[in-house]
Amino acid sequence: MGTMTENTLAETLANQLRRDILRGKLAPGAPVKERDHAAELSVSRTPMREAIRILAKEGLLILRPSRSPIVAAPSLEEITNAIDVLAALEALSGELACDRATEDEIAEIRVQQQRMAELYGKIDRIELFEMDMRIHSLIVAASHNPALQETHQAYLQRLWRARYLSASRKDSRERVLRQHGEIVEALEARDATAIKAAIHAHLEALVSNIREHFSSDPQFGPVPAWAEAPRTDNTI
Amino acid sequence: MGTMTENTLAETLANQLRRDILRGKLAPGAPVKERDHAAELSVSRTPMREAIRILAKEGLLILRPSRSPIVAAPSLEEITNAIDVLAALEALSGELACDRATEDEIAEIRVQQQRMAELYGKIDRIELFEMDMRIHSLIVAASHNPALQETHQAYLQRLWRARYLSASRKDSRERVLRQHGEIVEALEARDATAIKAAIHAHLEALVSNIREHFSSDPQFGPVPAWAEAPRTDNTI
DNA sequence: CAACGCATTTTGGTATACCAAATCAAAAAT
DNA sequence: ATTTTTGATTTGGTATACCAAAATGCGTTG
Repeated sequence: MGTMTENTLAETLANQLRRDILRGKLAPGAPVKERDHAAELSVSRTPMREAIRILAKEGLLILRPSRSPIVAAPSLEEITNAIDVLAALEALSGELACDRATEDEIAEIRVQQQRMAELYGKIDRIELFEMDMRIHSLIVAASHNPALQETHQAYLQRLWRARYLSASRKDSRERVLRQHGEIVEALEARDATAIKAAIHAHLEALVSNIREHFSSDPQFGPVPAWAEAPRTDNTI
Repeated sequence: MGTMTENTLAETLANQLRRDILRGKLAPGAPVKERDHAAELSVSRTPMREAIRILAKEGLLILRPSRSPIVAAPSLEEITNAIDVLAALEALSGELACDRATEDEIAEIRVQQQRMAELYGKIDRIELFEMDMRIHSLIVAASHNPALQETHQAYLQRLWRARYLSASRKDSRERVLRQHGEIVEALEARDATAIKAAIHAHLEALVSNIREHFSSDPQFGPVPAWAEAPRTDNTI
């Protein structure tokens, strides 16, 4: 991970497809025909096929036998299920981080959290959203458990769209800030119980936020064009 | 072969490769050259390549740029890390199962656990081991969270080899039985706190068991030939 | 007009051929 | 004898061609 040296064409295609999906350029439910997409980008079917498989494993595409893969259109229930898992992963991360994180790592997390608090209101929601994700990822990284980090990253991807839409609610942003503060404080105190509680609270708020969205717009329309490409250090 | 018709050649190859890896026919660290393996099985490189990617995503193979993929040889630390995640996933499963499992599901789990207790000593360790896995999977299934189930299954795969070797310790088997009993009792009482504790205890015992193995044989030699092919309803 | 059936087409699955980067080894230069 | 260079070979990455199953649409038939 880390730098973005895209080695193989398939990875490049996967990243590009992922962006298109997450940004809503490819609407949920839309078919992704490997032939057409490959032709459109002037590549052969082979790497495109591989890219599709990658995204399928990530849960962004649904593969069905002898039929075009389609962009996943997770129901509220599926999103909630995924968040439940995400919460468990982050809670474990927090717990582990409490006794494995270095002082430097904790300091860096605090810095990021403070930067987010300062810039709140001065930057657009997309940047704010990315800072949010970055803080979560940093906490997971502080767990010093690569497997956990990898799985967490996968769930973050899968939930990117839902989280993004939630982040655009103005009223939710203040709450996010406060809850991040609680999490970081617990980490600084290396209080495993407190950090687990804080993380669960944070993500349960996310669930209820998304639930509201669903009641108004059950399908989650495409992301407006002004939303620029996300960048998480990683794949996206 | 299995209960379900294997749809694509790539899946078949992936399953076969997985068996060979888990049974130790392909030793940890061994290279898996897509050309040779494809030729050996009289298939083309394309599906073999795809199979390799599948197993890589599962963590059983390690892909390195411009070099043969090799069979993963997880260190004790990596195994421990994976078990930490597994424990979190199962703890969540237990918690969810406590208020979502149907009475039938709980009854079925109890049946399996009792069957395992009865047959203990009468069947070989491989069958016993499979029953162990089945019970764990049933609990996860009772969480009614497909994403959780999928991720859990992936970790179970990744840890199959380590768990298998641990299961062959005679002294550990009685403990497993008792701990399973505790887990099922907690589930029957729908006591989330108790089931989480029981699951964590169970898996921490697994860690210490594996740790002992490692101190005597750091590389985990191949599985003896008499070990027949595992069968989990699923992929293996 | 509806239902069935056959042919066309679309789509994914598989095989094969070609290419470029990396490796290894042998030979040449110092 | 050691190092360097270079060419042969191995290996993964990509493109393309072919195949079979499934969907689709149209025409026939009741």
